[in-house]
Parts: sequence; structure tokens; C-alpha cells
Amino acid sequence: MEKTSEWEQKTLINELTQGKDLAKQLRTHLNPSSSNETRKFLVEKILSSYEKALSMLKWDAFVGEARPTAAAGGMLESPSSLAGSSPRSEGSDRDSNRDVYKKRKTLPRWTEQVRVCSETGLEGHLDDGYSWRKYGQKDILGANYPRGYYRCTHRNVQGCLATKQVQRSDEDPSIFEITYRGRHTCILAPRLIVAREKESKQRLQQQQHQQEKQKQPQETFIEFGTGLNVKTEDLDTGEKIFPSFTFPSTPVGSEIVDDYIFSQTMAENNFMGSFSPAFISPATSESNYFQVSPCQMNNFGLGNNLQTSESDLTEIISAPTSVTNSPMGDLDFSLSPVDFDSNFPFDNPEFFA
DNA sequence: TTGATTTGACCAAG
DNA sequence: CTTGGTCAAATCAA
Repeated sequence: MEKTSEWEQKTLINELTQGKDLAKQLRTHLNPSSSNETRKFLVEKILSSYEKALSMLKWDAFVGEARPTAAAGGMLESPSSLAGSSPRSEGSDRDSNRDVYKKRKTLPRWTEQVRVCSETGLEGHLDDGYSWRKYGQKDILGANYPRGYYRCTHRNVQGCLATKQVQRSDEDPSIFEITYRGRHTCILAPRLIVAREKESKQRLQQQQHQQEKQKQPQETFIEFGTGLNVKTEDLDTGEKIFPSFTFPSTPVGSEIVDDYIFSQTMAENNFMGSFSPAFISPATSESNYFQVSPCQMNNFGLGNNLQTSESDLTEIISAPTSVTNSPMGDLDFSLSPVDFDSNFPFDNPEFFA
């Protein structure tokens, strides 16, 4: 269990650190010789990083709140706090998989409203790094556009229960409202994220090279531009969403470590000190909602997000226990379950080897 | 052939 | 009843 939060912390820290590094990058690009595109791109990436981090924090804060034992530790969740009793256990009466309907409801849910500035930028945030598989589409009453239903590609293999809904906004078709449900418990996903990040950074790198050498700004690079709203809607159930299957600690590592301009992260591990006290007790299920409009378009009136916290903690998510025994699960133990602390060797390539 | 998408049916909740 | 969410067979694509 704890390893999940470990992973999340790493990802979180990764995002924050990345944001910091990107900000540094941005600072160096404030001189007039740098192109506007570069700066825009950096801003996008920074916002994206912080947005991800905040999303995670909201989730973690919720978990901490819902489970008093962990509250003190907040997202830093001491391993012992959740150790003992896993709420699942019986799972005997789910003969039909029909009661996924019930269980779905208990998953955490949050919404991102993604504005797409250009057609190609569309993929910037709609493709969030996870691999999704569409499993349905439905016309929604009062909506001009159908809602698409996606679930994690690795659901069957790894029991990842994450799903998302994508709905195009009526008024502004460039806005997509993406509702996420559940956290990814799959292993591949984080790698994909990293891969993507790396990808985009490399693109930035290329971009910079191009600009420096041939002064040839390219539209494509800035089309990441999205306006992004995130609200945490339903943080119901403090139950263990991640039954017994957790991530290995690896994913954030291997690819990040290698290259590029953002002397990636973790090297200067003063991060812990900076964020732990501040984030321990964020206002949980309140309108944790932020909005940015990097495209400098007008803000759209999405500011009032009613939080309908329907927390029926009675529902227990019992993901297939079999997942625990999956081969992937072994990875779980291949890496030391160290308590995550500020000395976590992110910057040590060997750790991820 | 395998994996993803489409799409109508089905189910639960309200 | 209606509606939103999911399933699963058919279909498409690599």
C-alpha cells in the first residue's frame, strides 16, 4: 500500500522539481534573444507540472483526511498508518461484475477542463501520458457533444481501475472537460508519462537549437497551449483504492536521469523541506480548483465548482486480489521499500537501472 | 492476428 | 420512466 504513496510522492516531487527547473529555464530565457515561443513552451510545461502536482496533492490530502490515522502525516503518510487492515477481504459476493457500477462511484474523481488552443495542441493535454482505451460513448442530455468513456488500457492486466470521461464543451468546442476517476495503479503508465515528458523536453531542446541556430520558430512547439482547470470533485471513500497492488518505485527514473537541458531534477534534493509542511493540510474537498489561461484567452466562467462530496465510505473497493500475484507485483519488492525521505536517491541512475 | 474503437444493449440510480 | 455509465459483439486498424 504504502508504496503507492511512495510512488505518488516521487511523482509529485518530480513534478514540482521539474516545475522548478523549468522555471529556472524560463528565467534564463527571459533575455530578449530568446524567442517567445520558447518562453511560452516553458510556461506551459511549468503549469502542467504544477497542475499535476496539485492534482496529486488533492488526492493525497483527501486520503489523509478520510483516514484519520494518516491525517497527521498527511500525504507523507507513514507506512504504518495504513498497514494493517485492508478493507477488502471478502469479495465473495461479487459474482456478477455488474456491481462495478457501485464500485465505480466510490472512486475518487476530479475534473480537468482543458482548453485547446490549436488543433494540434489538442493532444497536449488530452493525451495525458496514460494509455486509455475507449469503452463507450454516450450522448448526454443537454450537451451538444457526446461523452467519451475511457479506461486504462492495463485494466485487465494490472487491475488498474482508472477511467476518464472526455466531454467537449458546448459553448467552446476547444474546451474539453476530462473527468478522471480513480488513480492509475498500473505500472506502465508512469513510464509513459516520463517518456512523454522527455519527449516534449527533447522537442523543446530541438526547438531551442533551431532557434539559436537558424532562427526558425516553429508553431508546433507552442501549441501545447491549453487552458487548464482542475477541480477535485469527489473525493469519496478513503478506502484503499489501491488494494494490494502498487507501483514499483522505478518508473520515474530511468528515462529522466539521462539527459537534457533540465539537468533533471532531483539532483538538488532540497525539495522535501520546501513542500512538506506547506502541503500537509491543504483544504481538501473544498473547491480546490485552479485555472490558468496560458493562451491568454479570456477566462471562461468556470469558477464555481460545487463540490458534491458524496462520500459513502461503506462501499469498499475490492480490486481483484489476483493482481497481487501478478508477475508485475514482484517488481514491487525488487526495490527497497524505503520510506520516502528527502534523501531518496532520485539522482542516482543506478537506482533505476 | 491482435489490439483498439464503435455502437447498441443492458443495468443501476434517481 | 429517464439518464448516465458500462459491457460486449462487431468492426476497424496496425
